[in-house]
Amino acid sequence: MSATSTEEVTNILREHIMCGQIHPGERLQQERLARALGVSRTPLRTALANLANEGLLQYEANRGYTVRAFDRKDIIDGYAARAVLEGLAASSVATAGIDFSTLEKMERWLDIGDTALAKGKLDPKDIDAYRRMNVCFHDEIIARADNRWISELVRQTQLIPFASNRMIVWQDFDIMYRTHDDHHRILEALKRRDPIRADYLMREHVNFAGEYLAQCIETGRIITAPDVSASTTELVQ
Amino acid sequence: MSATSTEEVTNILREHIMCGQIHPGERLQQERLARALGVSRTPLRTALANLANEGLLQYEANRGYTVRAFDRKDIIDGYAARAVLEGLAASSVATAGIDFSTLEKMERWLDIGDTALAKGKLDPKDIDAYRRMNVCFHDEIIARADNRWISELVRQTQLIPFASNRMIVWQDFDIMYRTHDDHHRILEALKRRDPIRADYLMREHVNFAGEYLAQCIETGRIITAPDVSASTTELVQ
DNA sequence: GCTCGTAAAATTGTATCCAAAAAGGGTGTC
DNA sequence: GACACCCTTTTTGGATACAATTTTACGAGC
Repeated sequence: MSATSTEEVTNILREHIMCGQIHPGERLQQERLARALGVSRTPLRTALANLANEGLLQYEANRGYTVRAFDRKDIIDGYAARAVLEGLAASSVATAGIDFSTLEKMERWLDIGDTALAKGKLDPKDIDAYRRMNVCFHDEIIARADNRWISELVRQTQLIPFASNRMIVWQDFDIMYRTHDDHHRILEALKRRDPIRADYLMREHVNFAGEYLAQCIETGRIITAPDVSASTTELVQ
Repeated sequence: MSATSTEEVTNILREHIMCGQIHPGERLQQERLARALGVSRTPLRTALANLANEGLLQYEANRGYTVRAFDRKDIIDGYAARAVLEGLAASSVATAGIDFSTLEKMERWLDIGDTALAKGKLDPKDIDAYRRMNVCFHDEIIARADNRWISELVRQTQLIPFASNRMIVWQDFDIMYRTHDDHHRILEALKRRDPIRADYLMREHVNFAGEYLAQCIETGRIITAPDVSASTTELVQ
């Protein structure tokens, strides 16, 4: 793929920030960063502007960009917003109904979690498969809701370093068990075309994840997915 | 205020697009636009990138920026997303409780609508005051919810040309009457600290506005606020 | 010793210039 | 006459140069 430098730089920087390789509060000096990335300041500045618009960076006129810091409240609040949006998505899908092939696909996804949990303990490679499955499950519902605002707004709430379901790994068997049971119930509600139940199940599901995550962060029990944090070069010395 | 050219250009262009002075689908040629605005292409390009991130423009690599077109579904969907977010805001405020001075302030705002509606017909200058009051009312609840995601995400859903409550003028007495009754009920729910009622009242209030607006657009009954569309110079010839 | 002011250095914002890609036009061929 | 190909023009992306603002450092004054 031959994208523009701006896009490349945007993606690289986003990943670095999401993985915490550039620390919150840190100032991003343009010339230094541009040199480190092997581009001029022009595409870098566009990339910085993009990331500031996404909420990952903070911008102050004539004072440059700094990495935004997220505290416990930000994470809880983000999940709260995401909860109502994904609840709306689930409720929309339940109302519209879900076609058979999609249903079958999602049931196969749930099987992944079932077999992993059937072992009675958490296998590392199962965990990663579960994480990817979880992302697919949520994304599928959001996509089926067919509301571009939901997709876009949920995407934004995921742009918190260490706080995305794309990165976080469930380490606690009981939590994963409970969470996966939610998945089953949500799909059941979609199947039965029960928008109210789909809504409150999804809301609770997401809110619970937020609470759990915030707790994990406070106790320092955070593990990120290996394939996300990998393949990144060092930018700051 | 001596902001940067980039910020000025961003604001000017946003206003032009929101007011429909630059038509959907229209391509924004950088050099021409830069000349029209009296700046070089550099700040203009940053401004375009910002607006694309906000969702007002569409960007394609090496092919430039075009004004995004919004159809009926986009508007309904945007209001649906905004509805659950503002519902969450209202519910949060109801849960946390609302202090006396804020309550008093909001009740004074509602008086504005009451006196306007007491006349039994819609006076043009009352309408504008009502529009501003309505914005304040919603913004206040969002601000009191103290969740930066809600503020930011709701702001984004407002970025649809001709579809923001900041621009739209209620022309129908009955609609305004019903809408303002919602305001009273919502404030009552906040006062009584009833988050569930606050939530569903606000959701219905916003969803209804979306439905009504979409209907108005289809029948061509759209009037924008005078102070928003004014004070803008022509950019395209 | 501290504060304030001023000047130098560093950093960001803007303008201009060059390169690359896309759009437009014309000619040739089938 | 229609389509394809190539060349020119236009437009966008990126690099560099310059201007404006902020930060920092130093010294005078209290």
